[in-house]
Amino acid sequence: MGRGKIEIKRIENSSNRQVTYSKRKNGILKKAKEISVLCDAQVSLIIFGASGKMHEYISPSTTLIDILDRYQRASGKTLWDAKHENLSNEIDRLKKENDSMQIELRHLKGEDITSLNYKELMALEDALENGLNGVREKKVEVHRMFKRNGKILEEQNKELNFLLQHLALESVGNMHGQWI
Amino acid sequence: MGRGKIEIKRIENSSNRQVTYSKRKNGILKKAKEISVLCDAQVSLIIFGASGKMHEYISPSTTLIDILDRYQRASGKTLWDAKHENLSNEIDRLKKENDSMQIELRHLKGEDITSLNYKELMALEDALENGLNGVREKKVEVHRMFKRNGKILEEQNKELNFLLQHLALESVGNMHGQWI
DNA sequence: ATCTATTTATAATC
DNA sequence: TGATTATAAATAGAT
Repeated sequence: MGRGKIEIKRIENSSNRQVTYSKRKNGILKKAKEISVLCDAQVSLIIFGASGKMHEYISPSTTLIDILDRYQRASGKTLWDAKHENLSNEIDRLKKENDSMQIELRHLKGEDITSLNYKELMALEDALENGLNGVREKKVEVHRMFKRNGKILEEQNKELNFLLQHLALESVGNMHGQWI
Repeated sequence: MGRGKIEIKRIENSSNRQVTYSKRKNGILKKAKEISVLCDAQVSLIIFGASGKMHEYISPSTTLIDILDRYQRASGKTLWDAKHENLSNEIDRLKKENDSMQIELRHLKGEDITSLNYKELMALEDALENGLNGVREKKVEVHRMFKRNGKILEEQNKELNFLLQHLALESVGNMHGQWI
């Protein structure tokens, strides 16, 4: 229904695709409203375009939750439980990740290493030596920077003292002139 | 779009309404498929007619659950109840725990320590030294045990060799008696 | 965005 | 119901 007929397959030209999306999105939203009003059907329409922006229509006579409840009853699929399962899986995954990091941390702290074999101990020793070297280098660097900053402050201090002395002398000179 | 124009308001004649519903339901389902394919949009369309029968279309590239997840994020509305919130909280907690362990691990490996101050570096150094000491002690212990086990095996070996020699001699003695 | 030639959807009819 | 057809509506491509 346009100047030319188009095949129903992904529109490769992205700006055409975007334009068509916008037009058809409006079209289908309108259709959803119409069937809902004309035939008092309960409709839930949710669309995500490629840009990620969402558009929706839910019949005014109902709510999305209501529709989803009916959906579950009608289809036998369970939405909440499935969601539950996803979250539980995520939790399991995170817990496993947590545990293995926990163990690695303990090993690096020299704890729970009874079960390690010689080779593993060597690897651990290497890792610790590497870490220690890194930290010591950084420490030296920070210390050096600290000392340098100290020197600068010392010099500034000297300078300020010098200035202060001068001002004090000037002040005293003035006081003599003015008050004595 | 038909022989006559109709107003968009409830069709009072129930059989007309039913016919129109059937036609338009097919129409909108087709439209949903088309926009999904043409513009790679993610669409969820659920329709309940007055008869209570359900019809649905979900883009093949996704699932209803996925769409509803995105719906919640996009709309800020929450569809799942407190249970899921608890699970989400648990996930957040675990993620935070994960992150801080991640950081600690990196620090112990001498990574990302630029932001640490001198005192923190000292503490880190201590921890690493402790760990290293523990690991080295264990290493020595394992080595010692290994050597001791080696010695035991060596002794067992000697004993076995001795026994074997004896048996061989006996055997030779028998052979003489029996065959020569 | 707006316009319009076409295609598509569908209301009325059979 | 299902098929037909005249017409309204949607929209592809152009501006």
